[in-house]
Amino acid sequence: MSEDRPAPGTMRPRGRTERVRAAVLAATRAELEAHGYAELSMERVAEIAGVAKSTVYRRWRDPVGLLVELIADLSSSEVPLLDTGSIEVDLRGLAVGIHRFYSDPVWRPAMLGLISAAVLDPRAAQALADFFRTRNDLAAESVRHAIERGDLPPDTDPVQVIRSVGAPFYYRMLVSHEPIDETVAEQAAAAAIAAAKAGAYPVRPDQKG
Amino acid sequence: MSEDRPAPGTMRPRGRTERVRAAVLAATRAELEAHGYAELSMERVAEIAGVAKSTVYRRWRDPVGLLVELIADLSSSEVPLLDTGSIEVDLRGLAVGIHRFYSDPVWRPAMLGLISAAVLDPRAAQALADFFRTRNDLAAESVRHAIERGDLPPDTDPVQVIRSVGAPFYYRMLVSHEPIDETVAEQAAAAAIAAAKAGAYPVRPDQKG
DNA sequence: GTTCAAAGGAGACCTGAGTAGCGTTAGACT
DNA sequence: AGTCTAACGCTACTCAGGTCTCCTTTGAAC
Repeated sequence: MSEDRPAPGTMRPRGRTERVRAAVLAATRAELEAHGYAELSMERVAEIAGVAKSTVYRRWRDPVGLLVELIADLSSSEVPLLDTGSIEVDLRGLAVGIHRFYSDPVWRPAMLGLISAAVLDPRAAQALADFFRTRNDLAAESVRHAIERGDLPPDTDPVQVIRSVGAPFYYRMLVSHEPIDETVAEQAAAAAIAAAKAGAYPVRPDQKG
Repeated sequence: MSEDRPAPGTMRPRGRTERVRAAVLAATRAELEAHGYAELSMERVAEIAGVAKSTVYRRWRDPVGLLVELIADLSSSEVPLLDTGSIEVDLRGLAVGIHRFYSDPVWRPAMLGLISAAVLDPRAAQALADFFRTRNDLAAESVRHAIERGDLPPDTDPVQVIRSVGAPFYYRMLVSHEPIDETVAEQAAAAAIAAAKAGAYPVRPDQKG
């Protein structure tokens, strides 16, 4: 029950430990790219990384642990954020960026695998919650500017607008299993803007103040 | 490789076979309600249903097979569809219905489990695709009527409007893991209507004619 | 009511992901 | 340079999920 962390100041984040980490995460990416999340086995990752499987189990516990660290590493970078002065351009760019992200042979299985696992695994759910809170807050910046410019109603919830750009992609990928193309991205951005301009994303009372 | 189906006209969908089916599906529902999808084991379902585990494995293969049949049975009923003459009322009702559906202690784990599994399992993906194609087409009827009444632009894609009502729920449940309440339902409906009225859901060129 | 095989029951068996225990290596600190 | 121990490597072992086999029951057809 107690903290099983070693005595403070005695961790070893460098040298071999770091090399192992890098090798394992690289192997994870390689496996995701080659065979997808379905065949992401701890044993195989260990083999490709050239480390003992007990090491992989100790540090990452299961494939979800690998995905969590992979996504945490991602955090920023990837899916670039725009802030051009035109909310239309910014959101369309965001939508296209999401589409590109999910066309990537590593990130697609990584993220979908994490989402799938998160239905049952609280660690995965937490990793996703953290990731999207951070991401969406960053992306919301251009919406805030649009509000300041008067391009969107003053009471608009910026994060809500961002969410509504992403939602259609996940609906199609995860739920209805319908194909995605650039047109979906265009419509996602267009719908978000139209709804936002109509004042459909007001800041909720409990979020105010 | 050949069809392993028995000689046609010699199946036995009644009597014991049907009793076993009913018992297993009932046990599945009971287990989902009691322990969620995480602990939906074939062995336990067999035990509760009072049948041999080999039987459950033979007919349903794995927990996904159980969910697929459960959802296929659902098909209609549940989540009632409105067609009141007011698109606002209809879509708000739909959103509230979705919220209710995912508050149900059986349907929530069943559907989320199926969605989770569908990331890797083609059977689950197919079951979801079928389910939502059917459902969304039925739900789109009230949108078609709204278009006929002139309440929405004539070029609106009805199914697209329906999708956009559901999408926010799945985004929050699966992706960002943010809570859902009645306000989310209200906003989902309001945003869909606003975007639709603004003409943001046009029928796509490749769908026409 | 007899025949026949589809479907179910029972239990032994298999299998590989995950664990446990212990020896070895090599950063961190002095 | 020497000490200490976190972290890694190795391998035997466990065990629950899933399979296989053979026997029994029972619905369907005549």
